[in-house]
Amino acid sequence: MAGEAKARRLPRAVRERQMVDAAVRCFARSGYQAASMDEIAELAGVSKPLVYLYLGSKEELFTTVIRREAGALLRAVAAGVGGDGVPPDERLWSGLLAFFTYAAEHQDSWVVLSRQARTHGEPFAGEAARMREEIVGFVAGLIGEAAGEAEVALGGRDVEALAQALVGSAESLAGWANETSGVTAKEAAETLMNFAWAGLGNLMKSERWSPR
Amino acid sequence: MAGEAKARRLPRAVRERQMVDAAVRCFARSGYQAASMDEIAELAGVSKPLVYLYLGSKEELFTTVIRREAGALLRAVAAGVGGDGVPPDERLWSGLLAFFTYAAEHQDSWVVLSRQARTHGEPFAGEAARMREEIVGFVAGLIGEAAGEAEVALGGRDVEALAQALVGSAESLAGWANETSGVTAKEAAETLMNFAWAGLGNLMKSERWSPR
Amino acid sequence: MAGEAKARRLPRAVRERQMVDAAVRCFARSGYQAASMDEIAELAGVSKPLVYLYLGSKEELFTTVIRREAGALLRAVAAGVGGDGVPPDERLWSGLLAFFTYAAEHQDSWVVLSRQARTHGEPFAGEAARMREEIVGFVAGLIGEAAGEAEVALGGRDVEALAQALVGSAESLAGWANETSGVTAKEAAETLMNFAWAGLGNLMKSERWSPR
Amino acid sequence: MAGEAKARRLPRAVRERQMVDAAVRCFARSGYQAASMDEIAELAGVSKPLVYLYLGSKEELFTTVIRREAGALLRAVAAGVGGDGVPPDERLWSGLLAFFTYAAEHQDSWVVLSRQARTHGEPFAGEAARMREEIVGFVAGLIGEAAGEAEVALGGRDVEALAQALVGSAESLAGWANETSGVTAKEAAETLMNFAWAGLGNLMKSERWSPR
DNA sequence: AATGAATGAGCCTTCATTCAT
DNA sequence: GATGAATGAAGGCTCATTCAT
Repeated sequence: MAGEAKARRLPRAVRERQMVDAAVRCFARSGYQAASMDEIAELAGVSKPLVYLYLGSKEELFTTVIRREAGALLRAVAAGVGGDGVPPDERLWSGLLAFFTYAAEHQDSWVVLSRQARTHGEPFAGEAARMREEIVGFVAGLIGEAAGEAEVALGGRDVEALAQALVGSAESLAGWANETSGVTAKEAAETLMNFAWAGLGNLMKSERWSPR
Repeated sequence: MAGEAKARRLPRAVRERQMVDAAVRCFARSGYQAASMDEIAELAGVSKPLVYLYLGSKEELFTTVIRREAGALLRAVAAGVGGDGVPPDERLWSGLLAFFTYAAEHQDSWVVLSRQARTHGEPFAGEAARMREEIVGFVAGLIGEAAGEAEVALGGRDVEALAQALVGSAESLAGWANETSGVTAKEAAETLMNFAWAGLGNLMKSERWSPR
Repeated sequence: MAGEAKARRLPRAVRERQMVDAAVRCFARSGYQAASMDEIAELAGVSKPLVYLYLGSKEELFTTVIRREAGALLRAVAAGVGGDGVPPDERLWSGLLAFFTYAAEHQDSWVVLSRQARTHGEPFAGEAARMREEIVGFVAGLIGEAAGEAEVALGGRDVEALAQALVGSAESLAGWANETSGVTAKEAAETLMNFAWAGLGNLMKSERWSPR
Repeated sequence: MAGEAKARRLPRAVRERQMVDAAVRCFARSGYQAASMDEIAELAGVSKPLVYLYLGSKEELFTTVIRREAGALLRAVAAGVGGDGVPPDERLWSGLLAFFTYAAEHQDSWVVLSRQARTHGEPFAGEAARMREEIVGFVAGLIGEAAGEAEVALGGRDVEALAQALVGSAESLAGWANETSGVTAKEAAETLMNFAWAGLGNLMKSERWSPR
């Protein structure tokens, strides 16, 4: 009578996790539209109505996915950046390391956050933008801090623009590292520190490059 | 009597342009899947069968769009980068300026190339990747050239990684500039030159940042 | 209260039968191309997606129809032809009777097998050809057997040709009987036995017709 | 200025023939529905509107095709059957020979008449039925004549049924001969004469087969 | 807690057919 | 005599979503 391999009647929290895990994978592989609820339910090992019962709708499910993964990424980066009492370059370094590590160890999650969520309109793009802004905020904080220490005057928009540039290069390197065999998170972080911090270091000494 | 007298019976080349223009707009706004052929035909001011007659299928249409827009962007950037006889930092500067100008003046095109094409699987992602690699190649060439002049030894993978970082920051800044009112292409290019070239400048002096 | 209370939520097997039944009717009346899936679904009393869910595609559905009906016809004829120990003319007679009875009682099925399946290209024609070859094989077997008993030498190709002729006349008579009121299966079978067996009988006596 | 390979400005009759020829081929290969007007126009080497200008509509075109080919087949068979003063078996022989020869030499025509026209509903089936009835009429006439000579009483329905059987076996043998390499029209006609006339001969001698 | 059965709505695609030159 | 340009209409297929158990 018993003995069925498939575990049934699991507690709701466990089932939900399975479903959201499956959804992350499917959305990462196929994209929001191409991923079907059938596919997700099958990968989660449950029937489709159960997905609807627990997660609402496809849109709600994707939103749930984005929120959960964004939270995980933010927590990882925040832990890497650490708190006060540490010089900003050290904190940037460990933040980048945490970021590249997350992107490498949770590739589906990273694909969903960096591509799918930003490409499929509202409300997903907004959700992803909110997360990205938090990360840009971290970086902007560090840049502002460093500028303060170096007693260099940087406008808010300048800081914002530099943070956008740094975050963009991190995103690009993360994708490249994930697609290129043999590139570790540490190497990616080192490249970016060399590229960015050294450049920022010059900025701090008011050595600016200018056209002509 | 005159006015918008809905021009009919246009030559094929004109109609095709109208359709591809409409497709660029629709794919940029809605993405590949969400954009409907009805929508595109209506925006182009023709019936759906004509779109199929001239452009084949939705997939072929999207491919055509990507190729056309990628070609335009590449030509713009290549013209900006220019030829030999000019120092690499000058060439990077004018290349970036051309790039940010293109991204600002053809926002739909840029959205299609930077987001939609990369997010909707093969064969589109491959098409977009090919274009991006050309741009990365431009940048890598400039970095390699600069390293040569400064007599600094940089491994191929280092150059590639730095180019990926620089291109990523350009992409990020382009998106930010397009979403943020009052940021011009020139400002974006200046920010990036400060961020990147100054950093690269230090690298050329072998002043590397290292962990701990 | 009772009456045609549109039965809903039927088990899959029942629904599938209803659909295939409806498909037989539609394909017989309109042909493969002209029959629409909407039409079939409506006649089956279900929605179109259910047809696709259970039967796959129009092509698969038509193949399913052909296979099911061919199987039924073959079983009927095989039962009629019977086994050894009975003289070949008796077996031909009861086989023909079974055939004309089937064609009269399942006219849609017969139309699908004899016309639609053979007229709409591969893979349907092949499926129908396979069935027809089995029937031709039955007949060829009987003819060969009779030739053996009569100690007449008939080449394999002669037997095949005679079987083709006999099967063709049966097909023709079946169509004519179905279109002509008052012609029973028994009469059709008698006509054919008179036409064919008597002629074959002469052949057994080596009385061949020859020109001039 | 001149010199274009494609002959243009042909007289209407020639153009029409080209189109109907092309239509015969297309309808034979693809069937009525699957054959497209584009395909036919292209094979005829003209533009689509010209087909409509000359032949009306797809339905009219198919009807034209059936009528033209049916006429050709009937003329061939009628010429074969010949007139009075010749014994009925000789006339059947030469009629069958003419028929098998036509079917072998105009295979597309034969496919259209025997399959496509009969399978695609009204008004085509009626057109094809009319032609077939004429052929059945020829055969019925010969059978009736032979019965008269032999002073055997055959009911009208019996004659009709026998004619249907004979025509069906001819159709079947024609298809088989066309698909089987090495079977000539003469061989097919001989097989059928042996199969049919010998049997009918017995009938003439009032030797009937009966069950049990 | 969980699912088999079922559908409304929409999209891609094709084709016969016509218009204006 | 002949055609490039253009479309209304319809059909195959899929998918998110719900009902009844």
